[in-house]
Amino acid sequence: MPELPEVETVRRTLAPLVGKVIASSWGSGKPLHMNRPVPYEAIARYAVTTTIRAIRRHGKYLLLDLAARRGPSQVLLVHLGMTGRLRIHAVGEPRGVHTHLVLGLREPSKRKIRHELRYTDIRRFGQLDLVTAGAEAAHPALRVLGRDPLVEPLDGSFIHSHARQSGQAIKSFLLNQRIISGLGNIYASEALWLARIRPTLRARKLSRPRAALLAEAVTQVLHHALTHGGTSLKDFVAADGAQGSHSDYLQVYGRGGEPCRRNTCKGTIRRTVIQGRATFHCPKCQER
DNA sequence: AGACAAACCTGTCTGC
DNA sequence: TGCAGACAGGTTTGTC
Repeated sequence: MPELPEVETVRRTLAPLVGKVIASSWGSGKPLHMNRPVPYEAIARYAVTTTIRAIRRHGKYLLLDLAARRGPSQVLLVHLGMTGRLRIHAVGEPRGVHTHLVLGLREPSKRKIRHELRYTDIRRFGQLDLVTAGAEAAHPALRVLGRDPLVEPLDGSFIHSHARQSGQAIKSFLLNQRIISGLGNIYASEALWLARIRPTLRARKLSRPRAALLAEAVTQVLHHALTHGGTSLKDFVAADGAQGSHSDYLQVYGRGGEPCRRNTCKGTIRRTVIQGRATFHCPKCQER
């Protein structure tokens, strides 16, 4: 579900949790991503009594920095997969069936737990892990991540130098988290439409000027989505429960059979499949 | 190397 | 109404 703008929206709405103390932990015991076990017990053991110091993001991963009173600090790693949600609830709000982690939160100066941070995930494609602080960059999931466009802006030469080494379709190239981290299936189609590039174009055929256009388009699409709080097609909500409004602004994604929105272009948006993922483009203005 | 399918799951929608 | 099948924002794994 969530791509960079959605995950960043969650991160921003989680900001009020910085400074709170984790006072309790409950886990569902169920495996998540790839049916792999989640260290629920370690989270309960190490995260309880820690203070949330910061909430960071790299690509589609969220990192909660947890400072322990004594002993090493920890980092809670969260990936939302397709249907993962991280939300702040008042204690006592009914807990949904697909809840997998509940962290009770209190003010540092008080004893009573008033809020809970809950992770729910219907399809269980998300990830939860606990890493010793300082070692998170070596975590298998984070180690391989490429450039985060919000942390380090993209430019034409970055795209061009990587694209020339890839024989993949440009859309598959954009989805490769090892190159650019955070771009997903919606915004890959959107960025290619904005840059007028056909999704099946071989990455290595991308000229330098068009690489610059693409870098610009990716940046613009991500920032634009972020200003709308992300795209809610179905499941996505921010940590405060708010839905993103960016689905109203999508130019191609999910618009198969509908007219192209580019001025003067009378094309019809086509839905195709590339590497098993739905892909949308306008055959008329994204030719070449 | 890269394309594809399947795998991990549940829910929703479509068509018969 | 019921049921089968397709499809869904992600990532990994195996096969051709």
